[in-house]
Amino acid sequence: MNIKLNSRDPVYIQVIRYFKEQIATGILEPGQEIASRRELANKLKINPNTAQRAYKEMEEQGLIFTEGNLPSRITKDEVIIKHVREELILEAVNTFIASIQSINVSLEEAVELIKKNYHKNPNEQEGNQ
Amino acid sequence: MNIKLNSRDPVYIQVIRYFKEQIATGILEPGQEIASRRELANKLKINPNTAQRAYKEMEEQGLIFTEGNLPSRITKDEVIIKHVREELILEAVNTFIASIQSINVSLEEAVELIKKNYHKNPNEQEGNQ
DNA sequence: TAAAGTGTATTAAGCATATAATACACAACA
DNA sequence: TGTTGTGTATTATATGCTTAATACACTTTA
Repeated sequence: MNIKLNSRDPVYIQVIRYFKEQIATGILEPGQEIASRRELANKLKINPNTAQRAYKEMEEQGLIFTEGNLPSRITKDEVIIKHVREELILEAVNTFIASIQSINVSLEEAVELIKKNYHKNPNEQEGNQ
Repeated sequence: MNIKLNSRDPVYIQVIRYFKEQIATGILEPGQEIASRRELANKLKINPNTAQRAYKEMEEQGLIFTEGNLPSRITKDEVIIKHVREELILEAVNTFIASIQSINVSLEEAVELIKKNYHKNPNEQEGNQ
């Protein structure tokens, strides 16, 4: 469970994003059981209600499903899973392009920056006001 | 005044970011007068207190300064101005890299995506849940 | 001089988020 | 059979952000 919570964004949003990443990379497999609400809350030191809110929303989005009162599981719908990855990529690309265009960074400059920083250890990186 | 406010982030944060972009691109020049709190609030249809909060924070960060009760002005400190642009770029790059690495997108794939989407009309783009 | 426009400050209310503390029905299991 | 662990739900409280409504001191200007 390698998730860092920031204090900017709503916690339940960050939890959902974390699961989307795990699903997109295949770390969480179709049909796989996930932590219960209480278990997740314990691990992340968050409130069980917040965990419940995240799971409820993921259920509404079809990312997970629940049968009876068994622990929830990752969807088996491959279409949804594929869509999750594409959605995350598209969002990242669009956000990045909007950011650099707003300050007149050229395509060449942007590509150079990505190449230069891609292999850096994140701990060496600065930024994020 | 070309600023779109979303409902995700705090308004005063978005206002600060907007001014940083204007400063970074040189659209707002050193020493230039900016809209008064009330004027800005009117233009953006936000509360004067929110405008005041944004300006106060920008003043604390050295981005603007105020003499007497004249309209505030953009800082004349070129070091700060240069730093603003670098900060925005670094933040965009680091955020993007973190996002794509979290879903195992390769450097090559990432560069391709940037190249493919850079010249697209933003209105054609999708995403942003 | 009076009006209008500055920056600055205070108080109150509403909303979303997060936490806290419970509660209940159900199923597995020791 | 009772305990434990599921999902699910409700009520209350606190905090941050936003809006609203004022207020005051100071300049400029008509």
